Amino acid sequence: MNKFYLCNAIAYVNGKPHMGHVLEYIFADAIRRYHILKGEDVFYQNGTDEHGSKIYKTAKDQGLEIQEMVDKNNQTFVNVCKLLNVEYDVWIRTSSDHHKKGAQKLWSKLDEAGDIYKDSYEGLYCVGCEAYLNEKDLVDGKCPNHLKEPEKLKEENYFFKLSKYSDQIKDLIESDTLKIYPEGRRNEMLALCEEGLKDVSFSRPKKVLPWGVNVPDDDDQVMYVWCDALSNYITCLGYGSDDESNFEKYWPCDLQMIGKDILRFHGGIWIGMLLSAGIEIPKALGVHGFITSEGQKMSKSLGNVVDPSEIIEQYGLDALRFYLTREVPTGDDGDFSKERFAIVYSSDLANNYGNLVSRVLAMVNKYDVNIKSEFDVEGFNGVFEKYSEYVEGFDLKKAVEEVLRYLDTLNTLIEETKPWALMKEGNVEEATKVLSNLVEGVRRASIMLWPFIPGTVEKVFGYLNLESNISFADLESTIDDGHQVGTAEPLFPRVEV
RNA sequence: CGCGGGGUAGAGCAGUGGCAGCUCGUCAGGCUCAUAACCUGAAGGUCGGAGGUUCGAAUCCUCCCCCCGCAACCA
Repeated sequence: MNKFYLCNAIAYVNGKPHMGHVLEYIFADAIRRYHILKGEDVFYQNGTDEHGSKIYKTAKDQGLEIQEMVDKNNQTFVNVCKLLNVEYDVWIRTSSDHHKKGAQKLWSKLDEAGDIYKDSYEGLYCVGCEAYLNEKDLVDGKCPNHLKEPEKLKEENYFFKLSKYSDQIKDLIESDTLKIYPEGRRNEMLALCEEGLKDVSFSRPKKVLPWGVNVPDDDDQVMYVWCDALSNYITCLGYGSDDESNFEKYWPCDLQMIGKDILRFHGGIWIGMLLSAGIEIPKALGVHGFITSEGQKMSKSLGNVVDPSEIIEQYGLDALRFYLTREVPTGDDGDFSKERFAIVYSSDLANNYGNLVSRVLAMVNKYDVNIKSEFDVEGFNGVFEKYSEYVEGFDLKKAVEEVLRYLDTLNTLIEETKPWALMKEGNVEEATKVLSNLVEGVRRASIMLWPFIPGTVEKVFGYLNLESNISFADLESTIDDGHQVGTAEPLFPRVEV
C-alpha cells in the first residue's frame, strides 16, 4: 500500500483562526480524502506554532501566563478543524516537550555538518517593543509605537549556512525532485535561488527571546523560528523521540501545503536544513494564495471579516467547503463574496447536483424501476482521469469543475432521453436502461465529490442504499442488478438571503 | 532601470500562433421527472494602448498606461 504524507503549515497561535486558515485546512482535507479514496495509507499532520517574541508579548499585554494563553488559543484551532470536518492524524504543538527534543536533534545535525556558525547581528532595537525593527517600519527614524529612536544593537547569534545549498536547491527544483505547484511559484523560487540564498540568522539571545526552544549546549541562546517551527513536519512523526517508526514510515512528505507568503522559507531554508541534516526532502510543495473578502483584504477595521461558523450555520459546512475549493483558484488568490456564495450554492449545489439527485431518484421510485447493472461509459470517458490529473497537479478547482461538467452531461441526458415520455409510451426497457445509467452516473460523480463535500455525499450514498465506505475502486464496477434505492430529501435546500 | 503576477462579453474567469471560449447574469423558446429546478437558442468582446514579426497574433518581439503582490530575520 502506498503511503501519502500530507502536511500543512502550522498556525501561529498569536490570534484566532481566520478564513486563511480555513482555506488551507479545507484544501488539505480535500487532498487527504482524495488519497484515502485511492486506497493509500494517508497521514495528515496539523498543529500550531507557539513560540516567538510576538506570543511572548501578547501574553504579557493580556496579563496571561504564556503557556496559558497558548493553550487557550491552540484550542480554538483544534475546534475549528472539528467544525470543518477536517480530520488530522497528528496535532503537533511546538511548545510540547517531544517537539523541542526533535528540534534540538535537528539543530545538532546541522551543527555536526558544520553549517552553524556564530556571528554578530546588528539591528535597530526598540526597548519599548523589546524587539528589532525594520528600517522601513520607522517613522522619521523613530519607532511608530513608542516614538523613540531605536538603539543600534549588536548581538551574537548563530547563523545557518543556507548559501551553501543555494545551487543544490535550484537543481532539485529544476529537476522536479522537489516539485512546486503552481508553476508561477516554482519560477519564483528558482529566481530566488538564482539570486543566491543567503545565510539566515538562526537563534536569539535568551534575553531578547525568552520563549522558545533552547539551543543545545548554549544556555544563552534560543532557537529562532526556522529550526523551531519548520522542524514540526518531522517531530510530529516522532523524529528525535524514542519512537521514530512513523518518521521512518511516512517521511519524506508527499505534499506540503503552504501559503504563498512562506514559500521562500519552505522552498529555501527548510530544504537547506534537510540537505544539511542528510534527511530526504519533501516531494512537493503546494502553494495556495490568500482569500479576500468582497474584493478587499479582510480586516477588522473594514468590518469585512467573514466568520466561517456563520456561513456554516446559514448554508451548511459542505457549502463552505465547496465554495472554497470550487471558487478559489487553488494556487492563487481568491475572493469570498456573499453574492458569489449564494450563486455558487444555488447554481452548482442546489440546481445542478442536488436537483439531479432528486429527479433521478424520484423517477426510479415513481416508475418502480428495476435497476440493471449496466453503464454506458460514454460521457464518463476521461472524466476521472482528468479529475485525478487536476488533483495531483494541485488544482482542486479544475478537478471540481470536471465533475460539474459531468453532472451537466447527466442533466442533459435526461432531457435527451425523456424517461417520463418513455414510460408513457410503455417503453419500460429503454426507460430502465436510461435510469440505471443515471443512477450509476450519480453514484460515480458522488464518489468524486466526496473529498470536497463528504457529508453530502455520504447522505447521497444513504439515499442510494449504498455503503458509505467509498473508494475509487468502486468506479470499476456498477451497481448490482435489482438494487433498490431509497428516496431523497433535497440536499441543498433554498436559502433565504 | 529592484523582482513577480495581472489587464479577454455586464460580472468572474479559461485560453501561449490558425474561424474568440466557459460559468453566472440578461432575453427568447422548450420540457414537466425534479429543489420555480432542467434543456435549447440568442444578444453581448476593435482580447489595456501603440508599433513590429508572420500567410495568420489574445497568444511571439519592442515601447507605453493601469491594478496587485513581494523586496528575506513579523511568521
